[in-house]
Amino acid sequence: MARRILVTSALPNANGPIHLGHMLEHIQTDIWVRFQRMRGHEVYYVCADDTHGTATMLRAEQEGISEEQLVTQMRIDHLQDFNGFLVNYDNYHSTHSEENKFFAELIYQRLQERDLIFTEEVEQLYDPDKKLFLADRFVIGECPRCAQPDQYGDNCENCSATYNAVELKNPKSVYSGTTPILKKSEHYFFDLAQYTDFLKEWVRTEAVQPEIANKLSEWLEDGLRAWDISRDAPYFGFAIPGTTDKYFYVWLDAPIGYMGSFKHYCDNTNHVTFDDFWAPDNHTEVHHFIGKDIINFHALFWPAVLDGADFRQPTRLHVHGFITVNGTKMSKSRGTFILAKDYLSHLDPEYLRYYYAAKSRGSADDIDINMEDFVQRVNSDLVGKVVNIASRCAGFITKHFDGKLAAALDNEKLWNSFVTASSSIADYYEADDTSKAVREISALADAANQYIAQHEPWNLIKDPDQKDKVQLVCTQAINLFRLLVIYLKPILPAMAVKAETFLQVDPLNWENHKAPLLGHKLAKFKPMLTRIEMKQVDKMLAASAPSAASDTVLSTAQAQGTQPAEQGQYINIDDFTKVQLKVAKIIAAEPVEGADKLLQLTLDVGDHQRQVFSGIKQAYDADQLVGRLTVVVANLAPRKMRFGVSEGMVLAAGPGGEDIFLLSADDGAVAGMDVK
RNA sequence: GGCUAGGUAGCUCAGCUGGUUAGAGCACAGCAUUCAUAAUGCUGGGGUCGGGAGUUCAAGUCUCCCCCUAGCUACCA
Repeated sequence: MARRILVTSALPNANGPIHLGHMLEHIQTDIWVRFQRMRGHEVYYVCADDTHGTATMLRAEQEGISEEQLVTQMRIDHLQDFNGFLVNYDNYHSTHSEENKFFAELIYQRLQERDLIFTEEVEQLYDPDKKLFLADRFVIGECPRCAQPDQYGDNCENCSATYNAVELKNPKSVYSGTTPILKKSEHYFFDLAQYTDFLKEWVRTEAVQPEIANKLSEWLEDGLRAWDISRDAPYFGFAIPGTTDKYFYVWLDAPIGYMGSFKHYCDNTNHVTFDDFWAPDNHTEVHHFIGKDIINFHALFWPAVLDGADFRQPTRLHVHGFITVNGTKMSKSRGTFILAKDYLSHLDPEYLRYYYAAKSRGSADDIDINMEDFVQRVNSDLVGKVVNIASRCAGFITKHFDGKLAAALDNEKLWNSFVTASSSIADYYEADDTSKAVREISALADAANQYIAQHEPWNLIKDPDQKDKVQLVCTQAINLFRLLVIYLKPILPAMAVKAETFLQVDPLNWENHKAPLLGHKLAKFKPMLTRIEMKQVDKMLAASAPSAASDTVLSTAQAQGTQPAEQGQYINIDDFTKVQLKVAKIIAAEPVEGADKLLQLTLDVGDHQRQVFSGIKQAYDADQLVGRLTVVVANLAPRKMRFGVSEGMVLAAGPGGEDIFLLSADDGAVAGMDVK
């Protein structure tokens, strides 16, 4: 019976370009979707850009355009990159859309009706200089209980008291150093705690991989707290109904974007009903492909919000890990932060699709792109083994048999073993374990090549009596090739089209593996895939080095409520002069009790002394530092650390651990001199 | 540091509830072959399964400790 399936990939953020990390997820999703379609199921695949939040505002401001302009352009760029990798959405929408607004408001309203929303008027500290509310960690002051100075806004390190930031004495804004004023702000909360038992149960269903469930247990065991779903104006997003200056937090409306995109698709195509997929208690399926960095949003908040708003639960979360390149994190300086468009201008998208498929095991483990392995693997598996089967037999059929296959197979048993393999290969696809699928297909390709080698058609053809045998052998081999193409088609759709052209057949579906192609006329063979040369890879890496700008793992940054550092390629002199560097003399240094890496330094910066913590203990003994001159960032905002407040940062080079090298000033410099 | 995952041949990885001499592909070496996009076939070398201790008749597979890697978090300001 045909299943009815709605599939999503996580929504890429609208403030940065698509890179190979995004591509892993979207390629995995697309492969799964194509597989399900080949099997005859009814599948809808939707995605959208995630557009809201402060990151978008900052980026738009930086570019000197409106948020709407930014979001519109980014969506076009993103879609172009995804299409370049043959990712085939039914709809790619935007969270800044009418549909999304509708559902965000509807869900909010239903949550309200169920008493799952409450507001709390919080007196928050507000930086009148920067015109923004200060989260707890951006305020420091004296502990209201024990008067310990320089404590963060949530609790005291000295006496363990917990309190509200407004209770701090002598509070200071970490941003501007000005004294914050009290300002009332009403916040809207989703009462997640009511869902603790519900989620404990849900997390242990088949919807979530066990290792992910383990990770989620951390949150669940700690006890769930209410989720703050509002942000104060100014904010790029949807206003909360009934308010003028409150907006939905971006992570509230982001997953709703799945619904918004699907609704847009339903309205524009008129052959599928929204409620069939989102109303509770139906027999359709909803699958979300996501990265492990956003599991809390999809496995805790999202199911709870859906239930609270009377929508169905996701059927399954398909969680994947991150991409590393040559064993390390994608890095702009190493040129391994590879943008989708840079890959596409140098290499065939199907190489990457195949490589990702070969390494995806349906787990949340990270996947490494080892460039050498990538080249070898694609060349030997795809070109050397699979395509080669057709290539080495096609000539005989064309030359000696007018392009026509024999009317029967040469070896039914071998054929049957290929047919039988379809079931385990299908199981692997279903479970996202394309690695095993690829391995099994590869083994079949080996068997096909062995078969050809055994029969040596190039020798048989010399004997006129054996001519028929040649046709049988090549018919057999090309039929085996055809099955391999069927099995690989979800991964390599473009190659499959070329193979269909060669075979002169309609688009292949999974069902076609059951019957061989006999007495059929073939087209002339043309190469379907060419080998990768390392040169192309090197060029791509070279191109990646300078082009990488902005955007890293934005979803993570948002999850933490922080802003990612936006980095243009250059800064101007004004930017640089914002950083106040001074020569400092270390007049005291001592290890911090209980800290493995920290030294507490007392610095003479000319007109005064200050205390700085520095993570250089493994590289320097405290004693050898006293008396040294070094360089300190003098206007860095004070930072509350566990052992006290650090009033600046000393500069050092090196990867860390024992390899840290403190900067020093040549003789003649004195403490307090500006460095410029 | 805490939590969640990993550490198996040069590389990428399989090894289920413990059970014969630890496997595959790629790479490498030798041979064969020339139909094929320098593709293919056969044979071979190569691992004390991160380290140590323990449980067991038997451990890559279970327990404990330690080391290393990744992610999150934290004292990386």
